[in-house]
Amino acid sequence: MRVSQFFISTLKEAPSEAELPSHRLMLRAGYIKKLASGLYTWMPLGLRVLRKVERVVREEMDRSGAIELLMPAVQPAELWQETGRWEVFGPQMLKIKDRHDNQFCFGPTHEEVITDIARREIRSYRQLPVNFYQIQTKFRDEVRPRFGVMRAREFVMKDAYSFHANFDSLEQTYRVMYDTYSRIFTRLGLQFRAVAADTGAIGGSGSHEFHVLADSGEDALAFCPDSDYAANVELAEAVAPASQRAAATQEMQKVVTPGQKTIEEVAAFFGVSAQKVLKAIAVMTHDNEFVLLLLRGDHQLNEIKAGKVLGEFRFATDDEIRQHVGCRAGYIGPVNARVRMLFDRATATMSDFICGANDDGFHHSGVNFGRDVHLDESSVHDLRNVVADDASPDGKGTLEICRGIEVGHIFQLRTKYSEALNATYLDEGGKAQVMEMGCYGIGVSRIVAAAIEQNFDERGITLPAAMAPFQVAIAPIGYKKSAAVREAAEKLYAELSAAGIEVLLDDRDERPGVMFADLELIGIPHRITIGERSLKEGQVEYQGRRDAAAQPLPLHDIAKFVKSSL
RNA sequence: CGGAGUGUAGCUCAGCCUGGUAGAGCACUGCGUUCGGGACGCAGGGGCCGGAGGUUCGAAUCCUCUCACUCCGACCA
Repeated sequence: MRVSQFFISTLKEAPSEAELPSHRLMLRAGYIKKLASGLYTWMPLGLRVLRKVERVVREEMDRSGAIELLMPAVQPAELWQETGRWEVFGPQMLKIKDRHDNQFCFGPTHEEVITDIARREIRSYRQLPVNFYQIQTKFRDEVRPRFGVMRAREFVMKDAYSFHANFDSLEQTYRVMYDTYSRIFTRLGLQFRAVAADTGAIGGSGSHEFHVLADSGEDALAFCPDSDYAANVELAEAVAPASQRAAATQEMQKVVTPGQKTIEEVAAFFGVSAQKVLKAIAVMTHDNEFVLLLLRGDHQLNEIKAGKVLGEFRFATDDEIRQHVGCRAGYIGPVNARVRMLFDRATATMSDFICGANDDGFHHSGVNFGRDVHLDESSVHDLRNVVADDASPDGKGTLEICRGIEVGHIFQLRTKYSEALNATYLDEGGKAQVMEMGCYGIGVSRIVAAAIEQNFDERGITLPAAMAPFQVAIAPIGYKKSAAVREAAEKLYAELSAAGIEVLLDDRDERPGVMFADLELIGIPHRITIGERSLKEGQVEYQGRRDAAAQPLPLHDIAKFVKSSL
């Protein structure tokens, strides 16, 4: 491709809305242009990268035995009403009406449609198992689209759905998909980690997420370096402390603590660490019951874990807090609180601790379970996020925490959708059985952003070869002025192109600084610079995108050199 | 949906406080000089100052209402 016949639109300064390196660079490099919130055009350069990702995904899915099809983006409401998800999915689903006033949605996912296919097409156990997949545009009306295509409303997803005669078969395909995903992310040259995950709204049992590791990732991951344990922090179990509770050594005292509301303030006021302070979080359940959640001061509430104990809940308002415990947030505590209380496991070993006194401007110190606060075994639960150095749930060492961007998610759906939609097959005995299902998603467009998040430097994008928009760039200096340069560049361009290499010839006749800056920004892995000076000595320059400097190479060797380094 | 903030040229921003009718840098067009790391000079093109209403002789600027976007908290690939 010649730059003069392509379309490159780079920016020196990134639009101000972009915060993340990947978002800034994708805008600066002209990979994407924003149309509206969460809606992006993939410009020619970015589209090439997106297609590269799609190709790897498609090849590996095909290799795994999955079969590609393509379902409509627009889906009728009736199907969603059958599974009950028309209401459940909520405002995240973009609902639309056609000219006959019939309800449709722009598909946020395709379990309903594929299960409808399965129930119509699959009749016999002989047709199972089968794994269908598609690469397609989804729309989810995110509350807060962010970070460019990382969390866009419209995005490209690879979604696969497998159908099985029994659970063993599902587990087998699940493992195949696990391996397939690992191969996809390896081929794309990404650092990633598979972690056990919560199944969330899609439902089902077993589930793993695949995360590209990046400090800017929105998910925290817990993993054990000494074993293969890895889980999303949402799910990772905080095991009960091994140590016993120490005996009380202090009397409980009510202390005036004016203005000390946060854990940090209270700990500093008493001159102790946050570990000696009990944190109380007031919530309301779906049945309007006021509940206190008690955690050690240095720990964070895990809302998913709390939800598993309480069901749906929300944080209590200031009025509700005052009504139930008679004080304002910041001074809540368990002493004499006549409300339901749930204690995190880690609190059970606390002694001589500090907590709110349910009286504005007062805390208790020297508080102890048993004597001052009743602690019932049944009210102790795992309620917190694990932190670094917590014991690994598998008992093999301690956890570390890293951050990741979720780019893939695999689920064992079991019969949630097949049952709702009555997707059955006839078994060997001629009896109708409900199909087992699995589903497997990859955020294709998100991968591009995630990959850049992992591969950039101060000059721009440094994507791995598997994803780069072009493999090689030729930068002729004085393209118009020097016939020798032009001829050498054209010859090399023809030769590399003929070898099937994706070459970008910068024939704009720009100054070298402009060419170098653009080619580096857009992330071409290999650059060959041809200038009159070195050409006289039969030499050109080669520089890998991650190399610190260029190296001279003989012109007659360069094509061979490039081919071998690809 | 709460909280914070921003809307002025394609991009980054100044001007607003203290009203007088629109600016800079980058980008773009033409000409010339340059030519190995985002050149320079000259000449240009481009703006219902997010929208509506109000105050005023006069509004980018003050007031009200709206819309959009961004950032921080609960969802997800």
